[in-house]
Order: sequence, then C-alpha cells, then structure tokens
Amino acid sequence: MGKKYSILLVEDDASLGYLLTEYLRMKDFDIIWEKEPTKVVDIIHSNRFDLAILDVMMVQMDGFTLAADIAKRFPDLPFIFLTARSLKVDVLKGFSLGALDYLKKPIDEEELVVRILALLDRLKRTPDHAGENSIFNIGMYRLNSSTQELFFESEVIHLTSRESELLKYLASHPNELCGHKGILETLWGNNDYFNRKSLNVFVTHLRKYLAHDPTLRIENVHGRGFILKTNVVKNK
Amino acid sequence: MGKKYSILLVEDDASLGYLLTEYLRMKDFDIIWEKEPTKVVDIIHSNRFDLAILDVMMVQMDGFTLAADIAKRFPDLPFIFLTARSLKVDVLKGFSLGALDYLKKPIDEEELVVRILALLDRLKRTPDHAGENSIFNIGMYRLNSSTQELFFESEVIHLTSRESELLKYLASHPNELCGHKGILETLWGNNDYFNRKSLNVFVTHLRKYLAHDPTLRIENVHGRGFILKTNVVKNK
DNA sequence: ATAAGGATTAATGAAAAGTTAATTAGATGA
DNA sequence: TCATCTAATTAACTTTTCATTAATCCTTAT
Repeated sequence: MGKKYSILLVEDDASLGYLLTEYLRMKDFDIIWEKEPTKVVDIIHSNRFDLAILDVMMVQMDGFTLAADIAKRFPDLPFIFLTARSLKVDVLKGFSLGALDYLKKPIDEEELVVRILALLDRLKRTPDHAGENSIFNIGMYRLNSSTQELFFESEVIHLTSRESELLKYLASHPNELCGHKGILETLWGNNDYFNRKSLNVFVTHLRKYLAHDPTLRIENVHGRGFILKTNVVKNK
Repeated sequence: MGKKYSILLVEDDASLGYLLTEYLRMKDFDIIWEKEPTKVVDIIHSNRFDLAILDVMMVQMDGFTLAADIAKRFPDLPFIFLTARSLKVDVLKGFSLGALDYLKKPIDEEELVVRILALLDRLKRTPDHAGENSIFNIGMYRLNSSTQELFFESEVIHLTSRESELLKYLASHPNELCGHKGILETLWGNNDYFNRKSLNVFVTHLRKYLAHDPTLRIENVHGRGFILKTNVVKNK
C-alpha cells in the first residue's frame, strides 16, 4: 500500500473545517484538524506532516503571523493558504511568506485535492521517520545502529557514532547513490570543505571494517557521492 | 547575481502575449514567446527552459493536447496553464496532465510572477533523489543515470557525469533531433566553441560504449545536432 | 576547391578522492 | 587540577579521475 500523505489543517470555522476534514480523509489523506492556531506549534512538534493548510482569517490569530512562525520554526514543512481574502496584496504577501499556493474561497474540494497532490508529488517527501529500525543486514555483517556495534561472524566491532551513522545512512539506501550533499547535511548539518574531508576519512574507516566481505563495496561516484554496493537480498 | 530563469510562453493572442512577455522580461526572466503551438516542440529541442506557460485555448491547437505532447517528450520540463476556461473539469484535467498550476484569466501579472517563483524555487531545491526516472533502456543496454552505470549483458560500464548526462539526454528523446543548443545549454549551461568541441568528444565516448549493439547509432545532423537512433520497442 | 563542421586520439591540469598521521576538543577519572 | 583516553577534525601528501584543450584527420556543403 502506498503511504498516505499527512496534512495539518488549521481552520477555526467549524463547518468548513469539518467539511474539508471529512472530504480529505475520504480521499485517503491522514489529516489532523486544529481549530486553535495557538496550539499549532505544539501539534507540529509532536507529529510529522507533509503539508499544512492555513486559513488566513481566524479569530484568535492572523494566518500570516502563524505562517511566519511556522516557516521560521519548521522550514521543511510546506504550507498553503486557504482564504476568503483574495485581495491581491494578500496573495503576494502569502507567497512572500513562502506559501506554495494560495487558494481562494469558495474552494472546490476536488480542485483542492488535485492541487495538493500536484504539490506533494513534486516534493517527493520521503518520511525519514518511516524506518526507525536500528538493525541492518549488510552483506555478511549486521549493524545495530543503536548500540553502534557491527557484527561479523563471532567478531564485534565497536563503531564510533559518526561511523555508525554513516554506515546506517548508506545501508538505508543500498545500491543507490548517496550524494555528498545529503550525507553531509543529514549527519553533519552543513556541507563545507572540511566536513567533506571528514566524510572521506570515515569512508576509509568503513571500508576497512567491511573488507571481510568481498561482495560489499563502498563505491565512489566522482563528484557526486557514494554507493554501498551489495548483492545480498533484502530481508524484511 | 543568480542565474535567470528561462521561460517559454505559448500564447496565440497577440496582445496578451506581448503584455506578459514584456512584463516577465522586465522582471528579469529570459522569456521566449511562441505564437504557433505547432512549433513548440522544435523550440524546446533547441533551447533550455525552466518552465513552460501554456494557453489552453488556442486556434491552431488545444493547449491540453500540446501539454500532453510536451509531458511525454520532455518529462523534465515543468509547465503551467493560463486560461480563460475556468470550468472545474478543465482545472482537474490540467492537473491530471501534470501541470503544476492552473491560472485563470484575467491574470494579475504580479501574482503570476510570485506563483512562478514559488514553483521554480521549490523545484530547484528538490534533490534529484535516486528516482524512478533514472533508468533508461537503450537498445541492448540499460542506463542507470543516478549511479552513472551503463549495463550491457553482464558487463558494467562506469560513466562519468558528463557521459551519463549526455546519454540520458539523448535517450530521453530517442529518434529525435537534439540540437546542439539545447544540449549545451542544458548540460553545460552555455553554448560556445569550446563546449561544442567537448560535446564532440563525449559523443565519441558514447559511440564507443554503445558499439556492441549495431542497431544503435548516434547520428550527426550536420550543423544541427545529434540523434540517438534505435529500433527498439519501448518498454512500459 | 575550400571552408566549416565533425570525429578521433592524446595531452594537460585542476579538482576530487584515498590514506595516514597529527592535532584538537571533550570526557573520564585520579 | 592534571593526566589519560577517545573520537572527530584537520593536515599533509599521494593517487586517481575527468573535463577541457589541443592536434590531427575526415566529411559535408556550396
């Protein structure tokens, strides 16, 4: 089964909120409807969303203010506006805050859905929280990323945290290109000359550890990144 | 200063076309305005665009038909519709063809610009993750453009980035003329004497790699560009 | 016939990657 | 506080990779 998209709807109007929630749920979205804009930050903190839909005119709080706050705290969460205010200046303001779309009421539900899908399909968000598994089978090795131990036959190799994180990252995408950029931004937080050098050092470490299994290689793709090559079938 | 976005506007209405062209040009887009929908494919072949804006109602050709053709031939070129027809069924049809937005006339120029920028900025930061569109069947070969590997029977040929990109480009338009201009602007970013020389070198490389399959040829069209000729049936 | 475009092979140089070792920083414990 | 230990970073250096440029020969169009 394909993974559902999860959406946060912030809408203080009871009837419109109910209508949209039901419709989107019927269209197979995971949807959480929040009536109180003040609670939104907490909600986002404790859930993962692919998209937020914000009403612009709410009693408790201005949707623009809320959006600015969300954009600052959760820069990776895309959002769109849904509004009765269709003044041109508002549309421009909405986009300038980073919105990906600005829909005017009355909204057609079907159009809303196709717009959402057009957005999200393009974004191709891969939920990182999906596989929070900590055991990886890597060729003849086995990695426990929570204890940072790498097992080979009866031997156990204690990895440092960087080594373990990097191997976990590579093993999460076996036989696929893992770009420098992605690795560095995920594990190091930023991508500069020195961190890239560091990455090379850790690749050398891992290659040394993995040398016992000749079917296993960490290949470099010049100027792009690394690939953990393995013939081994995946076990679920 | 950042690179300009280049946009193809397909609009057969003279006054609206002129208006938009001037406005977008003023807003620092590179823009080509094409009045004849039948010429669009050729234009795209010999230029590089970040986005196409299509009018839905044109005399010579239906914008939807054109969009379907573009989407098939140039799956990497994003497009949006611009239209007077705001029937709901048309909006849905537009998105189902893969459009990223569907704007209703009368269009506000400022809103058009912010919507374009929201789209393009978003696309730019979408990482080209090891995706579905990275596998190409080329005669008896198979290209994985993400890992830059070219497979022939049991053999694996490791391609360089340029080789892989060029082959991907050609394979995306099999049996069609790929103009120098389009290739160079897409892969090299600009089109000068030396880059054209470079292109020749890489064509030689690819010909060498592809020599095992005699039904496969990279042909030159004197003064125009190259065609990857292949008889092989497409696979779904 | 000749000029322009194209094909091919080889040389060059800059950037990237690999490796080992030194240094720094942080933690731990006497 | 100081010595010790550990791990990440930085440094120093070598090797490899690859796009570009050059050089030369071949093809096409007029």
